[in-house]
Amino acid sequence: MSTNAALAQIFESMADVLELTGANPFRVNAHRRVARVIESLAEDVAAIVRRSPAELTAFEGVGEASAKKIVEFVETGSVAEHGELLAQIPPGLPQLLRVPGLGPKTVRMLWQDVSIDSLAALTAALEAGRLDGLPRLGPKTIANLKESLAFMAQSSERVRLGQAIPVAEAIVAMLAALPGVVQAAFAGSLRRGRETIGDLDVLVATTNAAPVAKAFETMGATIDGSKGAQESRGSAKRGFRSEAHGSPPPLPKVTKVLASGETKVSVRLDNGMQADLRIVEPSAFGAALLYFTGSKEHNVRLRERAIAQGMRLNEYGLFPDDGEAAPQDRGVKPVASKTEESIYKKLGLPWIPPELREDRGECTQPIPADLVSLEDIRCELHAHTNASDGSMSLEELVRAAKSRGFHTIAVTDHSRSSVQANGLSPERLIEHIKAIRAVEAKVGGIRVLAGSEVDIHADGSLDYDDDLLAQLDIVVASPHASLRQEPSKATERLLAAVRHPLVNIIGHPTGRIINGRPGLEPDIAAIIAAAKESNTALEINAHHMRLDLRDSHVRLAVDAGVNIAIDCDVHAPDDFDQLRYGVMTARRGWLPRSLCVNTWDAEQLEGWLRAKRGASTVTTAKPARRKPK
DNA sequence: GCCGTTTTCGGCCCGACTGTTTTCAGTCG
Repeated sequence: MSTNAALAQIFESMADVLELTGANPFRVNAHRRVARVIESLAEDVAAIVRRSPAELTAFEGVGEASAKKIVEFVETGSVAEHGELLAQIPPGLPQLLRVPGLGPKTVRMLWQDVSIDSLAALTAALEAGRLDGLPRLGPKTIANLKESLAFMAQSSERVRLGQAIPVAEAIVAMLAALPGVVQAAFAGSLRRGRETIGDLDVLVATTNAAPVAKAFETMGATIDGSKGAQESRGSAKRGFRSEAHGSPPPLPKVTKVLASGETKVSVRLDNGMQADLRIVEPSAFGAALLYFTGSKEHNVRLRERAIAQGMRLNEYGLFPDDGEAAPQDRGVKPVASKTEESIYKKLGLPWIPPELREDRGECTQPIPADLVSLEDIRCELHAHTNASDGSMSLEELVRAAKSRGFHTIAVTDHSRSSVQANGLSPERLIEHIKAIRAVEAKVGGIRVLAGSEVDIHADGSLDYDDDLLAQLDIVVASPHASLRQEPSKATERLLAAVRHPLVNIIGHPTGRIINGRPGLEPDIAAIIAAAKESNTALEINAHHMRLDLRDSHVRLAVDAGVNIAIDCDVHAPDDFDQLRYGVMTARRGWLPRSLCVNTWDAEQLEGWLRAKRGASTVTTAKPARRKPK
């Protein structure tokens, strides 16, 4: 685990103990906030401490006391106060806070009054009926707790972005098709493009809430016939560049209604996710969308800003602050509420793209005016054919790329060491290059770059000789094996590849699989510095299982002015649709169009590729290229 | 514990829903 992750966990743990021992809730929150700050740091916190410990308190939410603990951790590997806190409670107690429906007050009561100090003890006590009759633990709460424990036992981790968005879109489409629905959208971390999602947040604007709530509770099963649900499914999945590939996911089924009020419904779905619906008046849609998109920290920033300007912000709008609560219930007219833009404007801010709303400076620093967007992407530089482990023939791949409107597609099949992926021997690669030239001429209207996704060996060497690499138009170098290397070795390995004169892009630099494997943990700052120096691009692999580079690393690379490639690592036709996840990750890293090589026109792209290889041994004559259309 | 365009002390975002209790505490987002 990285230093940042370990330290963030310690602050979270301290917050848990403080909460369970009844400390000042603001002190508890202060610890949680420091944990979040550390977790979202792009740079290794140890590096900051080594450079200048005083920098720590420059981060909002980190004060003198926390800075001291951070330094202590970097120097000694632990925080003494953490140990002292842990000694005050049974080790199993914090786990109880993770049980849905159990909060600090109840856990504390269970611990002190009936000696329940672990999940196992809670389970046993529930089964034995020992909790019956305790204050505020009526039969319904008892039943809910049993259900929560059962759910915890079989539920898994957070859901990946690419799994959640199609489901959310199906639900939104179903709701949007209901009569009287003015607007429907998903919000929350899904809209912010986080790599994993805790639950789905859906928002609907209507003046007739009851049927919407009902439809949500049943996922459209009660809609007249199945008209609404069926019709909506056709438009549920919006394919990239207006082409829907594959079939849209069916609507999930509801396994339990967790809460059902006039404006709020929560359900558990058969895919294990929880989905929350909020229903608002059309006039408050913007305020509600802003509120439910979050993040929580971003919202707090906005509210503080509102207060400083004599206003009050809630999910119903931005109101003049008259000192009384709930202005919306007293007929107070909002200053702004209908759109997000209007609210930001009244707060003196530009509209902030959802991906940036993480309290990482978006309210105080200038946002890139040319933040990269899906429409900006004009080429794909990492794609496989059935020559290695792709499903498409060379021609099918090129035609698929052309149909997406790309000016260039790079064919980058695996190199020889990726035996499991049918990597190409040098001889096969030479034949492949010829085939690529032939298909480019045959299909026409799109540039086809002859490339390779070359394995970076554990020692940093590449899988083909330089003479062969020099015959290619583009080289993507990626780590595939030895992904549990020591960080120092991983750093050396990647640095060697970054600095190699024939490498244009480092593919999925860490090799991580979200919810699968952690991948390499190199000194990312060193990689970024070398990439800048060598004019090598770092990839955001857009596949939702990878998203590698991750958002925080992208931000660091952007700050250093490093070029970024957003690529789908295409193996099958549908993989082009992964692009949106890569773009969301890029936006979370504040990537401007100018630093994204996929947004460049063909001339600029090829100029960059040539510049990188100009000093190399490239001597092979290449067939003349058409000008881009 | 953190923070300051009235503040180095005294605040710290705001509301919905549930279950229990009978006016509200606790949890959640």
